[in-house]
Amino acid sequence: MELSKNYIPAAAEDKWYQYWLEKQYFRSVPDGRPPFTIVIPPPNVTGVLHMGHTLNETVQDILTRHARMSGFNACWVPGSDHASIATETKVVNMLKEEKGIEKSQLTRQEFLKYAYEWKDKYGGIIYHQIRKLGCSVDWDRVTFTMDQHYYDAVIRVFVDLYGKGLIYRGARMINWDPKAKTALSDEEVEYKEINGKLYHVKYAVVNAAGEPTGEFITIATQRPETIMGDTAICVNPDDARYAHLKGHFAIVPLVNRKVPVIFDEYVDKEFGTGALKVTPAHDINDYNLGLKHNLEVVDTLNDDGTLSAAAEVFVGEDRFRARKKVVAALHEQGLLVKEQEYTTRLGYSQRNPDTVVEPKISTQWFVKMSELAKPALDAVVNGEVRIHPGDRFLATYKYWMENVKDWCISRQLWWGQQIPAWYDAQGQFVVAETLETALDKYEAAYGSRPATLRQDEDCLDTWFSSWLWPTEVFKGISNPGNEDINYYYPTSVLVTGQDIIFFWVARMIMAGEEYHKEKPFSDVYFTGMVRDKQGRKMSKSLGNSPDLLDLIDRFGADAVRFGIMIASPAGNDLLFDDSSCEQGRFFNNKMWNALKLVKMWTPAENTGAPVPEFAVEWFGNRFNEVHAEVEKLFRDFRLSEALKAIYSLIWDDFCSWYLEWIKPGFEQPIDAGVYKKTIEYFEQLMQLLHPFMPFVTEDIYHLLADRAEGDDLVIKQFQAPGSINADILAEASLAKDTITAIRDARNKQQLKPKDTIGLFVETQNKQSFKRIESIIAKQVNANEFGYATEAIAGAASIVVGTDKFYMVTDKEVDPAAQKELLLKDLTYQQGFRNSVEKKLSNEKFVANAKPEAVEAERRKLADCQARIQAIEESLKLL
RNA sequence: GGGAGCUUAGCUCAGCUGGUUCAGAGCAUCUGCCUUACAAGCAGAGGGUCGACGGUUCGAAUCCGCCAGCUCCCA
Repeated sequence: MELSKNYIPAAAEDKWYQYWLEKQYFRSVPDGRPPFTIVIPPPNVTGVLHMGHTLNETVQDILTRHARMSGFNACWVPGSDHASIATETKVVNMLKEEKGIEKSQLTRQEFLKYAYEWKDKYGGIIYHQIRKLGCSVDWDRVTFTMDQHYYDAVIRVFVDLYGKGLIYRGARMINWDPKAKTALSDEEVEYKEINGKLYHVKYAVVNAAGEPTGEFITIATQRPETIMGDTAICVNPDDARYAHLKGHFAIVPLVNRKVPVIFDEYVDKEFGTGALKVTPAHDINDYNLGLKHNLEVVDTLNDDGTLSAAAEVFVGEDRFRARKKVVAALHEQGLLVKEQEYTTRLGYSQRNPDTVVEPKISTQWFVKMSELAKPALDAVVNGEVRIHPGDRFLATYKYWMENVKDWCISRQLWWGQQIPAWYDAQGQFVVAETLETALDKYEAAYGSRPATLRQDEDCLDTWFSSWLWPTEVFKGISNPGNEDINYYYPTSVLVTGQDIIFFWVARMIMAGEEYHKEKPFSDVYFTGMVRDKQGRKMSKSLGNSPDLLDLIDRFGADAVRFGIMIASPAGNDLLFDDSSCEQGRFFNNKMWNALKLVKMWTPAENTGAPVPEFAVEWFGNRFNEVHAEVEKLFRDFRLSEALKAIYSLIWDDFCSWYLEWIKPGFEQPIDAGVYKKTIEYFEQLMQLLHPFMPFVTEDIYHLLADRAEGDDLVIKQFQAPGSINADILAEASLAKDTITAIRDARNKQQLKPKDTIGLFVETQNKQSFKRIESIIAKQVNANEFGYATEAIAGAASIVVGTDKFYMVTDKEVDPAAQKELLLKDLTYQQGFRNSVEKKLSNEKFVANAKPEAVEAERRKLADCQARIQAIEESLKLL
């Protein structure tokens, strides 16, 4: 069979993925083997996969394939997330731009129809990408967070937690997105530093009777447009400047409201003027002050961020326009003392990044977190759930868990699970899964059965559904105790970005502990953030994230996987550059060419040539050594290092050394035994690499030999790493060092590759060369390899270790080049000897260091002295 | 303001429990090769006082402290 010049990824990839699917290799059903389970962190259906997903999914596939090949029943569950607010925003925009439809024109049902169309389209794109990347997911288990069973599970959990008193409804200060017109949780607010202004405004002071004292009190505020909501002025009780104002009041400008001057240690005397205007409706700290001092709450903002009737002035104006107008009005009335540049942090909506979040008092649904947090904190602290890398994230996790605040889970959106609370006309409500049960509950609670009840209009936060992901993909909530959940739960590893440690990881652990009394996964592997070449975060707005399908077109899926894995140690950010994919493509070609070489050989029983037994024995040992190393790296989740080790094993050890050592002469047959072992090694290498680069390895595996039905790399089970003979490895190192040194000498003597040499070694240790002499001779193009007992006149001399080599050539030896080499080495060795001698002459070292360390130093010194002697002798000859 | 992490070759990064597998890999650079698997390749070479300063130790890129710069998280 004729093999193409280079490896062609596209054909192989489609072919093998289709083949794996037909054979149902990714299908998992419970059996007697131990399970290895990964649930995909569901990408949301708002768009396509970016490089961050690519990294995540590559890591998951590597772990899954490795487990599948190591005796586990590997199950990787794919899926996607409805992403309530993000998707709804996209759909609303799409409707407006493409169809000219406003959301307000649609009924809930009509809107959901469009949303599902959107979901099908983008969900489909994501699944296509996962497939192209080669992910070995069980396609029969695809789950969406709005599937019927999933929807039911979310509702069931809501009802259950409400019943346990862990969910409550109440008016609290929440984060409000005035663009999406919905509440957000604390985690959905992103803070940015901006340059703002601090406005100093003076309020007239009046006494209890309302008579002006003629005095003014000046406050500093960033938000003058909230002045109309002020219900107090607060100063520090220890502040001498204001002590005399006890029992006094201030007049709020523009609305002329009389508000008390209150005293609280919360106020920082040093900040601004030391006097604070208190607006309980629009600032969380002011809200708390208001609660403490029983202040009135005047909410001056509408849901869309315009001023409400309660503001009295500038009603209906947008909050930022209103700010300008308020400032102008204050200025006009002579109440604006000064404006000051000021840097501050403002909260923005994560999903509407241009929208400043408004702190607002609102009646919403909350999850009480402290009780849920406790077992979830313990699970990580006591090591039940292990976080990789190390425990870098442990402190962050602990801090959040120990200071966790109640979770606002209601959203004023339609795309999501509708809150199962049912209201009567008076606003009395019950929580129940269906209207029918709600009516029963209502009757039991209030004594009468109304004709109907109105369901809460709002839906639940996406994360309130995704926290059930590890269990509900196996129907652990909707059908508890089923065979799947019993077998697959808890899952093995969760691979995700560190940015959602609170959104998701922490809450999944809470849900797992609450509903299974058990962790949802044993290990969490945090990948870093993917950045571009300049170190910028990849984002849609910057447009600096490459298109995955385009990358796969250009380089092939294996090369993309290689490129993203080769430089991404766990938890560290990686700067992604196309060139690393290129390196992956070169690697494909390297293996492909090795295949071509091997396939062109003809095995024969008696070739007449010497059999390279040493090479065969060495590579077996070298393979075992790396195999064991790779297994250890897998256990430690150090995947990029494992890939590097395999890369080097294949490229350097196998291609550059081993294949050259056993390569028969041009058009000569190869020894049948060596050929057989070589095919075997090649197979083992492909197997070791397969989790990282599944397509090319499967392809080569099938081209190496005819395979029986079912003999496929994707399910080929790893053997335990074999034993290692250190002597063989050491001899091979000696061979490599010698070859490199002689080649260097050949270069320095300007010998052409075709020029042959005679090589003679003067050594105390003839025995160690016996098995490698033919390899050395072949690799340095020596037609003679012999042993010498003294210097050979006219030969170039090279010192390797403590042995002296004499290179005999037809060309005249250039003594200058040789001398330079030797002198350089001599200088280094002398420096080295000095440092070792210094160490050994230090009595404290000899007395305190471990005996092995001292012994090692002595050996170093002896080796070094022998080498110096050899070099000096060689120099003398010149 | 609090906390975490990072700083090693021109670039991107490895270096786990302190002692020649400790100064490494890939890319880039330089030299020589179109050697019948591979020029997308082969054979070699050069290049770093491991951010600064202290400390612990017989011994520090590695442990501790402090400082500087960068990044992230939290307020």
